[in-house]
Amino acid sequence: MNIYDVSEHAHVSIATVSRVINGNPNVSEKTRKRVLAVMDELGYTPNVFARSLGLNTMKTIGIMCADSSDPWLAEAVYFLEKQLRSSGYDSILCCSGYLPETKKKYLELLRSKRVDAIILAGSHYVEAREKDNAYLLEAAKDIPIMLVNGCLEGGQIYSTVCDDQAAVYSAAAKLYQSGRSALLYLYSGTSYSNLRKLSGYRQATAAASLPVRDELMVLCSKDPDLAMEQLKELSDSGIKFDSILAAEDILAVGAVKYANQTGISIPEGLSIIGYNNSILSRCTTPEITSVDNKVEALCTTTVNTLMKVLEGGNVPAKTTITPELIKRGTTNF
Amino acid sequence: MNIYDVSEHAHVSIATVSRVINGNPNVSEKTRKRVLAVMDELGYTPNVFARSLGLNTMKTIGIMCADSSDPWLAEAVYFLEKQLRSSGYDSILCCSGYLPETKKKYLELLRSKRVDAIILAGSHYVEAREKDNAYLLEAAKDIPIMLVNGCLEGGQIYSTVCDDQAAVYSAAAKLYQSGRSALLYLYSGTSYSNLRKLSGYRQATAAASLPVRDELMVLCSKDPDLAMEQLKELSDSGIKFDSILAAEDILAVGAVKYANQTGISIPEGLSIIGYNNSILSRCTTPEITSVDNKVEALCTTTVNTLMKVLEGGNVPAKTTITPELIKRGTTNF
DNA sequence: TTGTAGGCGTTATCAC
DNA sequence: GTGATAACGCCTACAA
Repeated sequence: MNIYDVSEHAHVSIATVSRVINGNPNVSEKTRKRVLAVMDELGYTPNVFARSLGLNTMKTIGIMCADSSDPWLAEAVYFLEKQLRSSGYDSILCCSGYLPETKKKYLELLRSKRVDAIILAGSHYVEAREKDNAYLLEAAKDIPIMLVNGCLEGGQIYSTVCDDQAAVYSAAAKLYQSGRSALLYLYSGTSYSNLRKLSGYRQATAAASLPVRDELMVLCSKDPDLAMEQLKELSDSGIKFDSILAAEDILAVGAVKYANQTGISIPEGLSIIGYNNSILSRCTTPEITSVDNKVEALCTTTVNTLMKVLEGGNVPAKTTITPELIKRGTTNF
Repeated sequence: MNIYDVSEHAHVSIATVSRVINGNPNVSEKTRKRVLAVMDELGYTPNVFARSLGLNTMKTIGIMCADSSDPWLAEAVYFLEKQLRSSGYDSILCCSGYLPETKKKYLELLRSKRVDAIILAGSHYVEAREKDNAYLLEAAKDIPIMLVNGCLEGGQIYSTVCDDQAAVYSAAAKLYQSGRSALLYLYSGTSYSNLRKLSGYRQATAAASLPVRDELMVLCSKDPDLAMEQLKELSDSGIKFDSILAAEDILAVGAVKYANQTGISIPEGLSIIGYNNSILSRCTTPEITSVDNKVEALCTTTVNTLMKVLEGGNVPAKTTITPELIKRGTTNF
């Protein structure tokens, strides 16, 4: 069942069938109808492989993320796929894990599939050391590379980021303004995004004329129970804190559990702010005040930018989205 | 940069280059090395489009799910993609939503991309009315259709399911054995899987010589707060219950919130069991006893079965995985 | 408005 | 072991 079968049955040439398929206006209404009828009758579908070969594109975008089961990344993948599909593109998903070697390997793999562009979702793709990002710059020579919540400069690289630093700064400032003075900062990694957040915490602390103390910046487990235990140990070791700002909701969940288990009242005895405004922030009692970093807006913007790039339009290399603090029961402002 | 360039530089025919690419043994070691060297030097990568055209396959599987941001489905997509990739297949993701028309539309769309098979993740693809599944049977005439946690009989349809009915039965039975007599069942939909679960609840209740009461089977919102409000209303309206079995963890979270807000002790005043053993079950205080329905095993099995099918092997049309009850703080057994 | 023919880059079937 | 050559199914000048 191919274009020749259709052309025979409709008594036209394959060129005419092709024109009908592609909506070329140079076909008489009568012919078009006949061809369409035959295609319908025969249940004909154009062969995408042949089409791809001729056009040298499959209208497919590669979506890479470290782990699509991570709640934030799962949402990102969802919105990206949705937006891409509504723009007429398919999505090839590729979970690369967190290791630099596998990231690189999978990027090459996607490239070898001749996708039209690659979207890197999440802040795990920009490494601190410049040379570790060289492979991205190299790939961007051939196809557009889109970063979702990561930032890198280079040829065809386009970044859409949420201003994490400003968000953390503002959240920390709010806690200080509400009378807190010992703000514990919990984080879980050292990606670009994490470093920016940490920097926001430092700046807000300094701006509040408070000392930036190393023991108040804690690398914390992403398991709520382990996080809780860690906080107990911290407290037992004599470190005092009256508020917690977490780089991810899951860490804030650990903080709520810590307070609940040790009988500390929230928010009076301990104020807590999470990050991502995920479903996790609404599963605890009380619910967690959290920074919404606008996954949907990030993803929609990324795809829209990409579409402009693919159309040959001129677009900015970096777009910044403003996050928003969602107030719930773990803060008293 | 194509096979002709390589053949020229290596002073061989394109046939030989092709043989080298495909690991055909009928090439002398000397020639193979020379060709490989040239390919490396030229940075040659075979064109997948041309290859697909010739072989009539792209080694790509379509993964459909209703909503890849749903935690359970997100995990499923993750494990499926991982396992497929390790088997040498790409994954085209397609989020179909929950509406029958769009599910059908997207399945057709995937088919038109000539994927080698389609995996339907989640229990939302098998409708109660037989005629609503006709399109799946139709599609299964052309390519293998794999159901993850759904069950349907027909040509090339292969189902891998977790025995939800038995799991719910066993969980309910445990609650009754521990002395509970008014078990409220919360569910959130009427998919195949949901109906099976409900049936498990009914059976366990009957087996415990208790009346199966309609007012104790409640269709519940997936928002934890709305669920909590619903439970309050239920209680206010005079309905008594001493335990809750939820068809999804998120509903159980609502139950925990309800107890916490109304001062009911857990598990003494109210025992709660969730379903899915998701991260949500570990975010509340106390943590939620939950049924683990083995997403990873489900997905790995599905892909392994698919690989056998694609190799032409003989495989069972249905595989059942046994779930497991993970005991935590919301039950006292 | 329609048809013809060449090209896209492989794989596979023959010969040699 | 190697090479020529015909598919694979479509798109697109160019011709008519």
